[in-house]
Amino acid sequence: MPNILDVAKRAGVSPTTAKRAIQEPHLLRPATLERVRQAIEELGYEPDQLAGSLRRGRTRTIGLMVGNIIEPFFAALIRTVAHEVRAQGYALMVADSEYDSGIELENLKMFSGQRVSGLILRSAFGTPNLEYLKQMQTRGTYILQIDHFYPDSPFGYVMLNAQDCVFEGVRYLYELGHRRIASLGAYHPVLTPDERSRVFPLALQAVGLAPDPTYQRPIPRSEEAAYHLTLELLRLKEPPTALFSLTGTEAAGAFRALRELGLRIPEDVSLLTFDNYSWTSLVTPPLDVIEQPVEAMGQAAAQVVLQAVEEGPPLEPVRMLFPGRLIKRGSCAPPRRPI
Amino acid sequence: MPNILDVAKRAGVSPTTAKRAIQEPHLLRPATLERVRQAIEELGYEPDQLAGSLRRGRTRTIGLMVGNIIEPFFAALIRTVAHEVRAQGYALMVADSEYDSGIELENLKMFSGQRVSGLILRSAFGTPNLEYLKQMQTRGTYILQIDHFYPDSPFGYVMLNAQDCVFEGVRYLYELGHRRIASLGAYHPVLTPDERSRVFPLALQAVGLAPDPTYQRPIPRSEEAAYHLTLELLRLKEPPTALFSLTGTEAAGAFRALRELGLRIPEDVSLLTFDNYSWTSLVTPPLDVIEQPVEAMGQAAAQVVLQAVEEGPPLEPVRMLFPGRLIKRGSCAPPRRPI
DNA sequence: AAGATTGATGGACACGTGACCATTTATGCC
DNA sequence: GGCATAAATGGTCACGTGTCCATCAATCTT
Repeated sequence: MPNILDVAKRAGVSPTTAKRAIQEPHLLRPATLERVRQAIEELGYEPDQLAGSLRRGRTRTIGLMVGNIIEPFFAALIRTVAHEVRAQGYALMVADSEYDSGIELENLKMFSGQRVSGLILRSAFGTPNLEYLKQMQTRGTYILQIDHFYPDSPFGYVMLNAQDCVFEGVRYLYELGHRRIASLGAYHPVLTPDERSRVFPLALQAVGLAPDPTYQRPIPRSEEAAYHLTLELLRLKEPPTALFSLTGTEAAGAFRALRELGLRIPEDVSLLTFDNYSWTSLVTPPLDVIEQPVEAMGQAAAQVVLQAVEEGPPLEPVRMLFPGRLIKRGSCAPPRRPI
Repeated sequence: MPNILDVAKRAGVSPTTAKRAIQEPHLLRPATLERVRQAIEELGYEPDQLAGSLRRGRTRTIGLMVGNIIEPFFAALIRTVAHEVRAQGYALMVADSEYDSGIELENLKMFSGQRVSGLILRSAFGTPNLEYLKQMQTRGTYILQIDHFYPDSPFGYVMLNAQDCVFEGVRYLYELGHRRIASLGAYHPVLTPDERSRVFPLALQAVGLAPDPTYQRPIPRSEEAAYHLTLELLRLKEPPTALFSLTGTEAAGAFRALRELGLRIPEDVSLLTFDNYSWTSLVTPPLDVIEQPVEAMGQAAAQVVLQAVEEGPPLEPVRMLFPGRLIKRGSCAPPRRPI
């Protein structure tokens, strides 16, 4: 693999001059520049980012860790971030925590060993790796949370305005006449300490409903778990008349369960979900969804991190909230027997 | 950021000894080992992979470039590969070519600059970057193609046995009585030089059918394009009675178009598609699919690349074919008016 | 007990680059 | 034409590690 010394030798200049042909070409005489450029061309020289990073004390690498790559929300996020990051000459390292803080820690160590300059993190559930993250930050890695943040987070975050969305969703169902509304999955300080499930009972109270404790069952954020929970909820003596799925992944499980139970949407049960996934408009009936501006969030996150890495962290910690958008397609309707 | 010298100093040993505590602990006296370990613990030392890679002449980094991260096939692939790779202490760099060979080249250059040791590539369409890839290989990057390979590829590949799958799919539709079968998208040497569309006419011939030229229209592999193509095909004077979608992404477009046209599946049109995406079993009717063993392929690819990187490339280029599985759910049935 | 062998530990250097400072060459000015 | 100034170019070293070889201590052999 040719290096800058080979280029310099072939062009008959010093290594310093050769390097300038790449980084500060305006400092070179056109003739010299041309000679170096030709040498680079002939040798197929490409700067070694490793050596450069080592010397510079800073890599051109960003880490992105999500909960589950297969969820379209995260897939879209990765894609957007990968795009933004590459446009600035950075590389993107990707990891998947499976929402498990143990796996998360292992991946953090890997990122740390690779000396990523910035980290975009969708934190896992379980015991937070706060200490480790703080240490990474102390050592110069800029850390930005996305989609979820620790209470009193010392890091910036880019988030959906979950509170507004949940309130709007609940109000929507309430105004259709629903009084027995269940969310798929309830708040749990360790298992699922996410904002959406935390806020859901408050949203019920805001419209004057008392949260039904029999509906409040924490589950992992998976299609499978949502499937089973839906079966359970609708076999209760007083089943909910409307389901509010807090993630698109869970909506698939709920939909599957409702079909198996022979329940019609929206005649028997209304279904509302977060995430405007492609399939939600293909099923019968198409689902009412709360769409997240994924691309905008991904772009924002990437730009914040890149700027922090290049020009130093912002004085004020970044706190960005993005609005969701309720799209009505017909999976929510007044309950058959309003109470 | 503490380095191995700091560790050595704190433990009162030489840097060499300190390093051995990490890499060859059996060479150290237990007492020494313990002292070094404690120093590592206290300082929170983590080896710098950059410096190590530079000295070693080989990184612990694998590059993965796919056509479109958002397609669940690729998302699953990334997830599996990320998992395998991390288990061996490697980091994964991910890029998305958008199936565009220009973007692919840019990403390849980034990977090359980062000195990835191995590369798993779902090559883009358009002018292949063969020269550049060969150069990367010459310089020590092990390259493995996945899901698609160049004719006479100088690289190993991990693939679905597309030929068998297409033949089986066509035979299935034929035996149901279909004589007017269209694939979504036809072979095109530059736009879509993929094996599935190349083989499709041969599969028709194998059951004694003559490929209908009016059906053969190359399209990009997108939901949007498939949507429009489906509209066009079914407005022909002699529309196909069965559609064979060559990717799961395109199936979504076809499904949408059929619904808009008010055509019932399978009564009016049969629909068969590659990829057992989650939504295909949620729609009405659930779709007949040809499932790819994505996890197995991802694992195989990762293991091949990691082994090649650690122990040198295999003598024989890797050529792995994985079988698909036809799952019948009810979206294919005999045509109403068999010809 | 002296040499031979093994077990532990240490020292020097190179990987390719970027930062910094030094030096040479061209240009402007009177 | 000589000097000041700007424009171009060059030289040296450190980033943190892994490799290679050297050294020193401990144990074994006869």
